[in-house]
Amino acid sequence: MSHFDSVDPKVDFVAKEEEILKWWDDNDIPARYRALNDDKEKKFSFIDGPITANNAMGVHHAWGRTYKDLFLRFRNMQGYKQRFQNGFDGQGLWIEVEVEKEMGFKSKRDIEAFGVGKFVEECRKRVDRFAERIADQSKRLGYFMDWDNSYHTKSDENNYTIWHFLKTCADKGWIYKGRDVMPWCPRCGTGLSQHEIVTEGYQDITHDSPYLKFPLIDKGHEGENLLVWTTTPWTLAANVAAAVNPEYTYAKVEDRGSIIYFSKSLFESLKKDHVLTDEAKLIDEVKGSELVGLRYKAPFDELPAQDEVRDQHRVLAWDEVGEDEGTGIVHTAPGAGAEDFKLGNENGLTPIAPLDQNGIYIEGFGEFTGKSAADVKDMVFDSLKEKGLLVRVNKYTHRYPVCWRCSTELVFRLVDEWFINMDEIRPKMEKATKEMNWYPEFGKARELDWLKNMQDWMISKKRYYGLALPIYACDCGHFEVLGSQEELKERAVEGWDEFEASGASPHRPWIDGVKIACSECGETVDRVQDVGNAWLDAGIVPFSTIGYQSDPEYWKEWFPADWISESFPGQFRNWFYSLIVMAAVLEDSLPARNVFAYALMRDENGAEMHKSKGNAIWFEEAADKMGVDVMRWTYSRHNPASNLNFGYKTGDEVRRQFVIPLWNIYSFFTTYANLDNWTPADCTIPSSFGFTVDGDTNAYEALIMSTDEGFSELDRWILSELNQLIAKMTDNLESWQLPYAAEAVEQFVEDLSNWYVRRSRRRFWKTEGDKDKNAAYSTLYTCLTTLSRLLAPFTPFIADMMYRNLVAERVQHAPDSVHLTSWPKSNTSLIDEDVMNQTRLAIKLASLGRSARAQSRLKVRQPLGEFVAEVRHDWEHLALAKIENVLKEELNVKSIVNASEIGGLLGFEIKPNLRILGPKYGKQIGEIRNALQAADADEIARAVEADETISIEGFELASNEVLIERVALEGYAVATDAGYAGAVLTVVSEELKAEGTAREVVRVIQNLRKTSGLEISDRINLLISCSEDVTSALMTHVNYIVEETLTDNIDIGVVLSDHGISVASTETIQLDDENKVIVALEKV
RNA sequence: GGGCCUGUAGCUCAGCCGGUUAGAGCGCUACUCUGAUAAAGUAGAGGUCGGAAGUUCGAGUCUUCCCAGGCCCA
Repeated sequence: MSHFDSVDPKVDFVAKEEEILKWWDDNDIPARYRALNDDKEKKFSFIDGPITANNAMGVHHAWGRTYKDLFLRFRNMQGYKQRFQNGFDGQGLWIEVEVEKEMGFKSKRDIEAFGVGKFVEECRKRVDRFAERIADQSKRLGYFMDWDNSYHTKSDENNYTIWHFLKTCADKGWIYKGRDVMPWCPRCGTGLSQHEIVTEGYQDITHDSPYLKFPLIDKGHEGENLLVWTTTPWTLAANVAAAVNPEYTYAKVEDRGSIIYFSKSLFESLKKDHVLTDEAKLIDEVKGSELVGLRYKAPFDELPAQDEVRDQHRVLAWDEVGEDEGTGIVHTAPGAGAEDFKLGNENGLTPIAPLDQNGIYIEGFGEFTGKSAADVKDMVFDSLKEKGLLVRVNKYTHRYPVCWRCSTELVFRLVDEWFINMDEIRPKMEKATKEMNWYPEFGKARELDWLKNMQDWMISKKRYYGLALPIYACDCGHFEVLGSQEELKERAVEGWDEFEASGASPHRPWIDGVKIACSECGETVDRVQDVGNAWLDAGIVPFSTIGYQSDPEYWKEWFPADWISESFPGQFRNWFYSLIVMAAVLEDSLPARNVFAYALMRDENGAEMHKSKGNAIWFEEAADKMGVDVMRWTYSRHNPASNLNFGYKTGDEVRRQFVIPLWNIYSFFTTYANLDNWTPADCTIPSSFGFTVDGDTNAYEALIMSTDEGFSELDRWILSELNQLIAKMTDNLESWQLPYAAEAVEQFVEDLSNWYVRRSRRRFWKTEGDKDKNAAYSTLYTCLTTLSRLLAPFTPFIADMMYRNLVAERVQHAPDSVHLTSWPKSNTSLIDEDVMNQTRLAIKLASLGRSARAQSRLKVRQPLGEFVAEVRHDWEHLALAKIENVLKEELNVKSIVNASEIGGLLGFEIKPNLRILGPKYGKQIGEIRNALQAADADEIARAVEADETISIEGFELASNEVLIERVALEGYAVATDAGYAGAVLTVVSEELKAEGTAREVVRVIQNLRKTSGLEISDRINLLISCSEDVTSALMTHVNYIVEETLTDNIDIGVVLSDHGISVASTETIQLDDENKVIVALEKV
């Protein structure tokens, strides 16, 4: 077949990726890839965690999707049947928020005015729009999924399967209506989950915080008061109790004519804050427990809303009361604070809920009724002042929760919500969690910790666009949960026809028209207005998307998932949690066998990425700038358990260190193969591919790399490394240890580039086409084609570029794309530990040798007499003999010496420790110095080592009074590393110098050829002008010069001007101070 | 207060089963090599491996405690 396409070393990777995308599309590669294992038995079940179809992708989405694509590709190449289903999450508050922004809505009232139906339609449209956008972007990433069959959490099947789940819970009696105090945004008119607040919902806010008195009313305490502090004055009207820490000591103090109690430890700070005057006088001390039970008059006892609780006002014991701030006595309003509510429950208090959903006081709160909680602060203070209860108002700055959408300060509201009781589910969930494999491993402990602490699951949300909770609560107190569309139809007494006409999608507002009859009292019942928690939508997908209800046989084949993957910080209490709940309830099973989780993306400097901060990177921008292979490799080589600092600089680094070197090898190979007309048909290494060229699929396994075929030790080495690489990558990918797999490839490419190719270059350059050359081509070809398959899951574009040029378009019957090939199998018989160790040693010693040369400033092209190597292990002494020739070439030396044969490379030099000896001996230092120099350094070193006293010329020196240095033997330059050492003899003989000169001249001529624009094969005539000494030196190496530079006629020692030639290409070399050489060349 | 994670070079991080004298990349400077050139190589370095104690022939690695930071829960 034909030549390889020539490979431009200066490739535009982004443009190439676009070409490949188009080619994949034109040739239906993704579909053919997905169909590859349709007839296979073994399955790999991946269940996608749905991506929220709410915005375009950022690079952090590309990170997670790279993992998904990578492992799916790996399993596909291994021959596992898969489903390739992507998922979109498209219900819930996130979507509503974006649509509200889009439409310029400020609150729920705007939505109601616009029309819930139209609003929900807008939400759906947004989801569809961004689902399409994300699909396109994912394709650009090289993500091969079945894009026409993505699932949507907003689908009817998804929603109705959740109904089935809820009904199952209800049948067990786990669903209940509860009251709770929850953070609430009065502007948006909705509750926020704890999670929504934790992520970005706190701001530093300064509040007017009053100190006030609660007058005690028990006999014997008349005229005494509790001193109370609050940061939320609007809650005082809902006060029911006060709390003290029973362990604390409380001070009874007289100040400004009244008696007050507060925590004694706060005495001074209250004075400092001017809550107390300087005249405040300590009268007595009491234990907190002695205050417990005392009754008091609440500040707004006159309000009708207080009727029910007026006789409940008393002091409670609560060990959560702190004494860092405030007064050590806590105002408790169970209807307006989460912790208060809990404490109230424990003590049988009646909560008073003062606010409606817009944060306005309801009836029964006198002058506050109809006012917003945010506006009553001054009315509260005035009223307190009037009653003589206000002591002081201070400014107080603290972190206070705000709405993450509109920054409105949150209030706490007592509301009805629907819950799933987790008591009976928890043990099943714990069991499932323990059975699952977590990567990283600590994920299991995290999840178990969350399960231990989790409370009942609040599944309702007072919004519009989401799962319509199938709960029908009758005024008679009975409620029912419906489990399917059929059940709804059966039970409907009103509105079914209209609902069906609307498409029977279980969404507000259409579903709300359907009413059923209460099975207890027969009354007509509405669906509760709430929609479902969004994690219900995502948690059900291992059931809804694989036909749990519609095709149970199919479902059984694919459940539980073999693998799921998502970013972990939030998912322990979100997706992972809801998956586990649902699998536990419906099947008492684990939802997935392997959970792969990864951390957070940061910007290049380690700062959190935020759209508002401007350091977030959109996927498209990054794809255009750095290319997706570079992006994918950056992700693949990273340890998923730690945060990834990502940016264009890291991208450049990855490109420079991995992608370009790989490309350069590929470019090098095609350049020379084409020059030599080498084609895959000439390859003497059988293909290891999963297709048959000549009917012999076992040929690769049976390969013996014989020297008769020209294979050298270098070839055997790199193929050994290659097969070990295959084994390592397979192991690591099968155990989800991605970075190890990636590191192994990087090391291999480095070895291939900087040792195999470099050491083999001459084999490719030489003109004759012998077995040695063919072995080199065959070996490098095998490395590159195997690499293309190993890299296919990681960098699908560059892998296919290489594969198509090297294989698909050159070899008959080869699959069209690397993505239609199988995963390489390691031929373990080619793995040769000895040759790998030996080569590793050679690489190490060569590096030491170059280092030694660098120290002595002797260029590699100057030949040197000998290289002395110091090694550590027995086998290395033997290996040294075998790598002798390699080292001679690498280091350009005439001989290799084992340091053990000359008694080691390093000697000791003993010096006086002047800092100690100076003050002690003064002028005698000179004598000591001389004595030390004359003495046996080895003997002193031994003595120092043993901490013995050194007796020398009448001086008794302690071991710390001398300094020992290791020095190179005379005439050598030494480099050491981890117990290995290499040294070059730095004495240059005339003969060696002549050879060095010849090589220097050749180098300059080669440069000149290049800069003169000559082809590699052009022949030249050469004139060299130099002194007599240099002339004779060059003459001894004239054959070498002529051969290396393809010279037909050479003239050395001429004076150029005498020739009078007009040679355009000349160059001057300054050999040393005296000698300079001028070379001139012309094309023949 | 409880749980989990992290702490190794100036920065970002490896160090997978406890095994020689702890590594890489980046950054800085200098040098070398070069018909792979958007290259490549080498050197200068730089470290009480957060601290202490313990187990062990041997600890960055295991155990305990402490310190600091992060996350989650309360």
